[in-house]
Amino acid sequence: MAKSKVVVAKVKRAPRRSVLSDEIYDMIKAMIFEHEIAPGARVNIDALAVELEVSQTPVREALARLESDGLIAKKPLKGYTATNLLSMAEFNDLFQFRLLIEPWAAEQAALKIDSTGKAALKGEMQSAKAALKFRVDDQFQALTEHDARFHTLIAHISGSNSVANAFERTHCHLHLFRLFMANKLNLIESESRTQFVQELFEQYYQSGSGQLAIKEHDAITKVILDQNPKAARIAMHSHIESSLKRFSPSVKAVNK
Amino acid sequence: MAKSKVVVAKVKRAPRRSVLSDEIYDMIKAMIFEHEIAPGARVNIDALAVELEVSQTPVREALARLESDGLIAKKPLKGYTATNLLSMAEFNDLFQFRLLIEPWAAEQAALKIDSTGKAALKGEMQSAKAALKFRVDDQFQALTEHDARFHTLIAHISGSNSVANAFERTHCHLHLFRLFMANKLNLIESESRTQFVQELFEQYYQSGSGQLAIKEHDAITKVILDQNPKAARIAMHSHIESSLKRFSPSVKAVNK
DNA sequence: AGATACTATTTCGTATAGTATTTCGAAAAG
DNA sequence: CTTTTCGAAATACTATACGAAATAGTATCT
Repeated sequence: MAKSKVVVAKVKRAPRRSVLSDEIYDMIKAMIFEHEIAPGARVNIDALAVELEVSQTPVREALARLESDGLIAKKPLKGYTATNLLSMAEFNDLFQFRLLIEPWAAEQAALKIDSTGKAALKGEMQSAKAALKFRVDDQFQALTEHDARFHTLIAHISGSNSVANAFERTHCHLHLFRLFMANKLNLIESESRTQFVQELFEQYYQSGSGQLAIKEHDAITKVILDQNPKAARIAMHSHIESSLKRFSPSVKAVNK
Repeated sequence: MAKSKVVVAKVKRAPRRSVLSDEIYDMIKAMIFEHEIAPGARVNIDALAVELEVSQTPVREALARLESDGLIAKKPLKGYTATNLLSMAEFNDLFQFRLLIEPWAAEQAALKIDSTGKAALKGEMQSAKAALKFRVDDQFQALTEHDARFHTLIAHISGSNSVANAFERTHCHLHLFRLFMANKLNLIESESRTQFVQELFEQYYQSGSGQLAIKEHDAITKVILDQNPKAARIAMHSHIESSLKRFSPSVKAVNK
């Protein structure tokens, strides 16, 4: 009798595919991504451990890494808090940095790309077009994720680990998505601002910013596949600048 | 009476400057820096906790952060290992990255520096000259630390957090120092290579590479203080290239 | 000899207890 | 009525012991 119980317990126990603390890391990051942990909110280790149904140990490790990523801030003896949304200055700074490294990465990618890289790039652009078929909300998330993968991919194709790491650690897409979510949440909460925020909302989607971004990705992809470094650099530069312009209103709205 | 007691208690109460896990983080980093944890060596949490006379909890947090920093690698269910010394390719890649961001940082620093920044820069150059008075071994460490502070300082004066963070996370000075230490340890261990390594050793010190580096820092400092952006960019660029040349033989020796 | 089973080691996670520090509200003082 | 002081609860941090799971090495059996 006791034996069968043990067996049940063993079957029930999921065959771990990876280390728990890594999964927890991803989960917490996702929670930040989706505002389940709001910007600036305090993060109670105890509560989080209970919620995720694990002990504190993996949560602590995950939070330590997230702090290193700049996604969570730690104040000694006071606890962890999710970082705030990007201020206008931080936003500009972030894009300035991207302008510094990404055009270079695109240039290098055009120089060094091989057949594997070409296939990956084509594949990513395929998936982007699928994303455009989604409804508004999901579309934004899908496009954001495509965007993240696209830029990361180019950084890797550039062959420079330093650049790829530096780019990934900006977590720029996470920050941008949070800004969008903040806008959306404002829309729900305060009726007074409905008009304005709705405007932003419409502006972004109905004006086809998504399509535009993908068009720019297409252009970048084309010149990289053609192995035209100079054109790749220029295309990436203008894409980031246009992306900056697309997001600026959202940032302003949130920081108003 | 009660009052005086309270006062005493308050005075006695040491407002802990940090938490244990932060100190442990620094300690482990220092151990990597000084080859107390050799490149590629396995890191046993248990043993480390015993050695540092703390429990596993803070050690785990520290290692999680160090992994995020790229100073320690983690293999699920196999444990942590210190990262290897830079390969030639990684070394070149690292300096390529520095060439990408640091000249820009110097340019911005020249544009934006204020009186506080000027004072800090002057102060740092003062301390550099003091470092030259040390004996060979200590001198290298002192110079490395000065170099780290100098470049970090300029990154911060540039006003760009993204760039400053990206630079700091390369941990380039730690990597360079480890390369040097590896050479030195080789020198002690294998007599067969003494000739060659000794040569490198002499070359670096007796040829006054330290003085040269500081001269270049001086040049950079001068043009930044003069608020001459273009000159700052150029000076930083050539400094990094000359630094690359200075270190190249060491990297080759280690990777031979 | 080669496959299998056992054992030892190590990593990873849990549970829990205890200390240190902050927070917050109420009582006391001004 | 405002400010200060005090104390209790909440929370962060550390220590410790144990157990489950995977890896690696060794022995056993066919």
